[in-house]
Amino acid sequence: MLESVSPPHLFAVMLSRVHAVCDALAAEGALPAGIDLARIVVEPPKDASHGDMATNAAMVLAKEAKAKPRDLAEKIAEKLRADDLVASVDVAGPGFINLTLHPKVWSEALRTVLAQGAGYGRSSVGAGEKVNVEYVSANPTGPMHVGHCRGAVFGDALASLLDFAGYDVTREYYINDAGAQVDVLARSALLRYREALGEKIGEIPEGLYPGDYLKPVGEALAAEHGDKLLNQDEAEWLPIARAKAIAMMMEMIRGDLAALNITHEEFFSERSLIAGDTDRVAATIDFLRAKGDVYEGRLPPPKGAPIEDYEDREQTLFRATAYGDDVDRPLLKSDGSYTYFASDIAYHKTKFDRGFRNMIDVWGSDHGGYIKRVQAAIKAVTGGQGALDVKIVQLVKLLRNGEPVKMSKRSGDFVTLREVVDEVGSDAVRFMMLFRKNDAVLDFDLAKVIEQSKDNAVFYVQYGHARGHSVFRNAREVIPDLPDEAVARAAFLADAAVERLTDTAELGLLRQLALYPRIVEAAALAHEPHRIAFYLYELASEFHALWTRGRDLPHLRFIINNDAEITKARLALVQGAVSVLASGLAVLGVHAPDEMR
RNA sequence: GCACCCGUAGCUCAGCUGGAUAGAGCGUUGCCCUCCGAAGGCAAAGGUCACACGUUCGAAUCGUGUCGGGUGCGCCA
Repeated sequence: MLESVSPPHLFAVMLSRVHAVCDALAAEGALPAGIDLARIVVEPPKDASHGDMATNAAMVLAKEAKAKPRDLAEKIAEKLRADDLVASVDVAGPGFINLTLHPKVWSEALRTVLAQGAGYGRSSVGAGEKVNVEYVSANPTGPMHVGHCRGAVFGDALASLLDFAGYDVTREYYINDAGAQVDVLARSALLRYREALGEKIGEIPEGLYPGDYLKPVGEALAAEHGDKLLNQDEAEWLPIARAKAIAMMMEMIRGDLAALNITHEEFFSERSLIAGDTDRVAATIDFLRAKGDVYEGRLPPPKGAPIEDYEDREQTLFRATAYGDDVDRPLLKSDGSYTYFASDIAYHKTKFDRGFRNMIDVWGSDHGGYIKRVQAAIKAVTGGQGALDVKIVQLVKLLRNGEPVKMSKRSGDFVTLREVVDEVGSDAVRFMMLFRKNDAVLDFDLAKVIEQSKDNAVFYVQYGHARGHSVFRNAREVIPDLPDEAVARAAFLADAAVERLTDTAELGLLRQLALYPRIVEAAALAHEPHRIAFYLYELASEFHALWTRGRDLPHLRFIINNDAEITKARLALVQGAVSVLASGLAVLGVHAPDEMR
């Protein structure tokens, strides 16, 4: 069994104790030796009245132990009663073992939150393993538009989450700078170059990029090359214009991403696969051919929409069907150049060659049909050693007060990511993009996400954090030397009499805080950052509920003027809540403001 | 035709990888501010988890099939 390196959280601790009990029972002969304990879980019970934790151990083991679940549960329960963390144990339903923990466990849990601060919740399940997260990878032919931003935010948050869970994460952007569309970009840029030299260019011809964002590229080319390019053949000027345009587009895209608080460590150029002295695409195809995974053959015509000028011909195919795909896939176009897929195989091979066994790609939903072939290729190219998880992000429907935001069909006139971020802020964009499972369609209402009400989850969670700080500001009347800075404040509160926190709403908040590390691990393993967002919403809800109780029941207020001890204990609880809210928001890349204005 | 994703309260969605009586927000109904913690809180009503078989102690969750919605289907990226 793997032992976690980081200080194990409560549920992990209890799980290992249940394991120990089972080992003891096995030693006594009450369980078969070497029985598989892997399916045992310790989780919060659905109904809080059942206790603090529940385990399914007896039900999972009953069959192999040839015992009735409830009988076995009694045996396990008997031993768990001796555990010093446990106040009481009972067996319920079909064989659940319900545990009520000793109250000191919760005080101890809060002290842990304070002591670990920003590190609380950090996990080592990743065990330092390298993982490559590739996201955005938008074509360098223009600014980012709204369609890109969900994948961008999702990938970024997933990368942060994996980092927090102990993986060695690389955030990567694949620049599609080798296809026909960057040649179109180059021609579009040349037109702007001629414009910059004073020529009247009129309407942008069909098939070229019309956007004004290419004007600076034209001006830069004019400044660098004067009118020299005008007399050159396309073969000469195109690579120059293309390189300049791509560089400037990537600069713009980086700026757009920065506005969303997104950065990548690695920008990998598709062109670099074939540009150097070795053609890595050719090398990859040779590699596969040597394994017998590439052959010349014919493909049956596709069954979907009929293709104009379909030509049945022999082509170079990757044997994807040998690795789980539905049909074999072409590697060369009819003009002899590589298909995008061929480059993609080579690209993913470089990830493996760079030491990544774990790869995650974030794609838009329109690329869903592409998953199997890339996974097949990775199996082939890594000998089954590399694993790719593809996360599909669904469409975002952009709304304003429930009405769809109209987007013009005319290319070049789309809603840019920058416009949306400028209007509602990166926090609202990021949180709302993550407040939904990635594979579900998402409505994004520009009016609602800046509303300051409970309808708006971003506000609700951030407000929780701000309210906490409002308590600290007001608390100085009772505790004048409460430090302003988080670490100092947590240290100051570390010796608070937290065992005095006994109200059900207080305990509810404590339980919620204790849950955080478990949520982080589960979210990281499932590659689902939205779980953090939902957890934070629940945590904020617990905190707001506790706050409001103080209105009806003044003795439950955080600040009690004539009792510095209980005030300090409650401030410790608030500090715990604030700390975890800040931590979770940081994982999502959303600011945790000290006050809402 | 095939592949993948989705189908849970009137609406928008969670459901911790198979657990107990399926949850939350909005909306509806009813409460809680003469002042100090209402950008909030409490409570009620609301369900054939699309449907049918199957797997097992146990299924919204896994398998098969059907229906409905979305996406994609040599030489675009």
